[in-house]
Amino acid sequence: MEPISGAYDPKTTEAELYKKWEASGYFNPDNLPVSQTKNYVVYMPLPNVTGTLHMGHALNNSFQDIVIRSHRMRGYRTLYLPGTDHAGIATQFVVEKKLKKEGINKFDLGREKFIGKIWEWKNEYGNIIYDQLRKLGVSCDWSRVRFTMDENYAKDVKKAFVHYHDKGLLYRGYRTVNWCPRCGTSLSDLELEYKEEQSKLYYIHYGPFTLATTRPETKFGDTGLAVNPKDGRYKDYVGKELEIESLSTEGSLDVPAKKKNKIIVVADDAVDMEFGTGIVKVTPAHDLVDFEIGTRHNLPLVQVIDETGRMTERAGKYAGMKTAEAREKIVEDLKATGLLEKEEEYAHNLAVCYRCGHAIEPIPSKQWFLKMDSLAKTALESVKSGRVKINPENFEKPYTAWLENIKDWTVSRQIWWGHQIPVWFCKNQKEFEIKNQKSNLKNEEGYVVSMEKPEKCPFCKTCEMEQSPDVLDTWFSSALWPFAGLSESDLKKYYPGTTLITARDIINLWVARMIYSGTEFMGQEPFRNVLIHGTILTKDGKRMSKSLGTGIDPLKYIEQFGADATRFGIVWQATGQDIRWDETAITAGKKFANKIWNASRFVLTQIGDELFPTNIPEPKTEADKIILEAFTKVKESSVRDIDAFEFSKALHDLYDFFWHDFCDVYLETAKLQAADDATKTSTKHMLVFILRESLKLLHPFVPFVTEEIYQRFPFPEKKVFLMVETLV
RNA sequence: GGGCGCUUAGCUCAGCUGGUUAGAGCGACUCGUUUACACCGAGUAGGCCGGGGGUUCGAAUCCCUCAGCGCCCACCA
Repeated sequence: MEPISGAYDPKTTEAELYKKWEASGYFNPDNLPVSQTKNYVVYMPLPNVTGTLHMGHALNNSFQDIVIRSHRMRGYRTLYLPGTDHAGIATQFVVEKKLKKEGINKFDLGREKFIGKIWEWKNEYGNIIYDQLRKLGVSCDWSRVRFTMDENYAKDVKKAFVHYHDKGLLYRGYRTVNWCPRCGTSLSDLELEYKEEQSKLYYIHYGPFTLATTRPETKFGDTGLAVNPKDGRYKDYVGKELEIESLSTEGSLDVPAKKKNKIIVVADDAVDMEFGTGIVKVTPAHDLVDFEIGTRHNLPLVQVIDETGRMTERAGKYAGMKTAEAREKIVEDLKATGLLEKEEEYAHNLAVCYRCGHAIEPIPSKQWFLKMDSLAKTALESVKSGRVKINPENFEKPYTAWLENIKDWTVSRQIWWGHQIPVWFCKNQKEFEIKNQKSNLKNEEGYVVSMEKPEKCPFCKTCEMEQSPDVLDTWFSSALWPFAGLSESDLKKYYPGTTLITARDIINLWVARMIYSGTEFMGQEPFRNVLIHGTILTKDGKRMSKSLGTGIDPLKYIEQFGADATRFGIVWQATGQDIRWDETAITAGKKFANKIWNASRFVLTQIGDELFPTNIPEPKTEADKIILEAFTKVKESSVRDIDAFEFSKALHDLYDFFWHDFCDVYLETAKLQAADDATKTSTKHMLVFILRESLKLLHPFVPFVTEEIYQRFPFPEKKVFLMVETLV
């Protein structure tokens, strides 16, 4: 090792080393010279191809690489499975936005060409992501990299759909669903976000009652009134059909008018007696709760808002208005006709699309739903039984809470980018006319659920059947990630996995769904441990996100300080709580890499070409004894901490040992001991031993600098890479 | 409305199955260029551990309460 330069320069080492590692084939567990019995498998939480990786991904992948590298060095057959997610709505949205800037509208392009554009995007960003991961130094098996829309993966997705359908868990229904008018698609409950909104609570005269609503524009879709069954105030009205005076949809917009309607009063537990006047209008078509009330009491479904968020013909003279506009006009007219009693300021949470932020409009729509009862039970049992451990345990709560109150999952989406559902329609069968909200359509619509397009249409016997244009919720396919697209032999060898490391925001969206999917299709849970780590926030405690402009590309740090320093800085801070990002930790990492480099230069210069056995040296002096004891202690604790997912603690202890015990104290003493013939050889032996073993312990955290030094290390029986050395 | 978490040095955080002078990184200050490293070494300063109450021989650590901050879930229209 040339003693010339003082400072360690990651630029001259990292890229080269990564190439060598990759070329060695050791990222692929099939090539590891290890026992065939002990597996350690990590399925990478697949980054979305919506853009590039940020610090959160860097944290996530640093953690995963630590457990992988640590176990690889402990003789496990380690697989770190990489990939990316097509991320349906999210990716479609960003590409739409990009095209819009170029003046292109997706409808002008048409479905096929638009999807082509998304593929171009995917290829570009997918590659950037893989490059970022390589630069970070993560040791995943690139020979097995998958994308959720790969051919084999897509096949497994279809298979799952057909399986659920054949099992009776997947059904088509006409129901009120969450709808994003901007994206033009249905959304699941988990794809909503809530934004606090200052709005008004309107008290409207409704026959003999006054009731409170925030959405007067939906009133033309009201098909009932509901009260709590225990509410004595309205007892006598329950079950009665009343004639009430309300706003007319007829005539001119300039002349507000009233007309008489008939409406039924029902009693339902969902009604809160304390809120407003304790009586509520039921609009089954435009409110999810109302839909349920409507279903329970057989109330008709009247749609007054369409897929674009505008009032339908049923709203008469208000038709064509956007809901916000209609609300304003209707409130005005209610006032004019004396139907509005009062309005109050009211803060409430507005549901918005988690991708584009547009307000959600519940509307009735024909969709595919997955029955969740039995699957949720499966996922609950996996955790309750301890077969899957969630760490920290606190996160079991949101997991079980969600599963215990689950509703059926709307899995179909009306976008273009995604897995088109394997449903085939007869072209000649007239679509069944929906008369009400009843969801048991049977198969009067003329469709077939099957992997392949049926050769002959079973309905008309003549047509070329047409595939449904709907695609699947992107989470339907990512739920299959631990096994979809893997070869038979890989499934045998690498399923189930060991540890899943992820952030808390997708515990239900993804983790729960992987657990029941794995159990459903593979017969056992996809992993034993789930580690939920903190989120990286900005220095002032805000969420790091690209859309807020607060995100940071880890490459910025890697280029400036090196991957080791970046990983160090992240892990150093990632103690379990959310992290208010502090760049100085990376400075510390850079200094530490340099410290390791220089201490190694010193040791290697000391020993020259001399070879020392790899065994534990006999301590000859007090200093020898102290350093050996300290080493043994940190070796045990750091491995234990890694297994307990206490990466930051392990790193702090290793840092402390290496810098202070080894460098500050022992190295200085060793200089004296090496000058004394009586202890010269034993001291060098000790130096080499402690250094080499420390490099092994440090390698999972700072893989590059440790490997670079190891490559220059003279000792017998050396392996080709530190990466596959044995951490005994 | 429910759940979870946080409040410790100037900054970012450890410590919290209770026990000698409360730690780290970064920053500040003082010395130091003896042949690994100035991306260094030896030191120093800086904290009534958010407020109040309680349990205990003893609490940053356990309990209660108040205040502030953050996140998640939820069918108060």
